[in-house]
Amino acid sequence: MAFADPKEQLKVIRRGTEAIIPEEELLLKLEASRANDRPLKVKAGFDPTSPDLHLGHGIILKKLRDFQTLGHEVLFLIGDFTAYIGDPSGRSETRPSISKEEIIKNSRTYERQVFKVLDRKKTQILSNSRWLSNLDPEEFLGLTSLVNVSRILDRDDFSKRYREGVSISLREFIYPLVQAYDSVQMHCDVELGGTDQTFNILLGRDFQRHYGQSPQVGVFLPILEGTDGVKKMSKSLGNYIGLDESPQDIYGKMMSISDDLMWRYYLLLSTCNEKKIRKLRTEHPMDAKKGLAREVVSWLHDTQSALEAERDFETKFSKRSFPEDAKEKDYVPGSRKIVDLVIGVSDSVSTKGEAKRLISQGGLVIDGEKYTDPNSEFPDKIAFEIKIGKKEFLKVVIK
RNA sequence: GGGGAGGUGGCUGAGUGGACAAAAGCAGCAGACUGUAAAUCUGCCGGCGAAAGCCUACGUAGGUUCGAAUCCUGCCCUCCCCA
Repeated sequence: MAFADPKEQLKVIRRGTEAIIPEEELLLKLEASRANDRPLKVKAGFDPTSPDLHLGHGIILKKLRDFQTLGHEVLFLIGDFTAYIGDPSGRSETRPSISKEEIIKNSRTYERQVFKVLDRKKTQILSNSRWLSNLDPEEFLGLTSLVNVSRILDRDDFSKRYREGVSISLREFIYPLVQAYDSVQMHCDVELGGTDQTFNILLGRDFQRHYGQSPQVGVFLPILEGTDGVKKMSKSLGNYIGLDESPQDIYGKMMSISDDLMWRYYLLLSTCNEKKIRKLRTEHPMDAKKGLAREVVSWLHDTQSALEAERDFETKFSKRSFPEDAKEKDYVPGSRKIVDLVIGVSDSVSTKGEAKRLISQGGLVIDGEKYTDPNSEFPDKIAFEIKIGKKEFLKVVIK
């Protein structure tokens, strides 16, 4: 296939990245790729430590997609072995360890999720356990002698933990070496990652050089803040929007971010250029936010779902009426008390105490009527509409 | 290997024999307000119970005591200093 002009390609790649190290080398690689009509091998690795990928990963996937559009090949690495070690990057404490079964389960969901963004034909999925679980101890020791402890300790995350007296396990020291070794095994030309991956990715360069390969170029993407607008998006902080979530959920979560954060998301997640964004800033913030929510949903699902999600959102929140397509739930009454009803039917409320609290504070509406006594009984009908808290709308059918 | 400090609810962190389901802050949830939010204000915030109360919980396993987050012992874990 014919590749575009390397300078043009570089322009596309540069959009939205935080840094390309070193950029001159990337240009050289792009030129060589075109001259030899050979696509670049672009690596990005994710450790399957949780079942869901989120928009933070989405930024990286999007950039991988850019590379594919330019004709290059993506090597998507599932870090099933490295997940076991636990990446210390940016962490203020050791990651909790994770079982083999979980890793396998998560890996499977990753494969499904990445193809929401990536082009199947130009993607190779690899697992690093393939070469790491059989790594010869002698070779491994060879790797360890390539890195100086002081250099690792210089890293911000480690030095901070060291200073603050938080434990650092030796296994965490090893992590960057293993990731760097992946690049050797994969013969990568480029590796993508968040800026917190700087050390690990650059170490890959050293390793490749040691093995007589041409060192990879690091392409670094910004770290996306979570929906709280402060901490980085992560599953464990609960401030994430999953790639696999329903259109309604994604739309709703996008709408729940603050106005300030919205502009950051516009920059990182939308295709709008700065000029367009400046124009949006003069409009009503809610409309701007709806536009963003629509774009993200269309990206992860499709335009049709985005419009439906929007309509749904408007009836729920703007018009505060009951959505037409609320989920139907069957309920087999154990008692006629509304507390039991709420627990039996709700996905978000799981204990009686929680249900009581919600009810007595006015968070329960059945058929348009507010119920504030947890011990009162629900209407003697075969079906009714029920609103639990702000977000849960259900059609309950009594069985 | 020696010496010292410490492990409290989702997190930070107070509590050194009964008043402790455990201060305070953060996070979370509900309500009010609004432009969906954010901010702000109000209430809640281990489980069960209508309530009285009961159960579970201060690393873990035992012990002392009428009574233990608090005292003692073993074990596990973390940090600091020395080697």
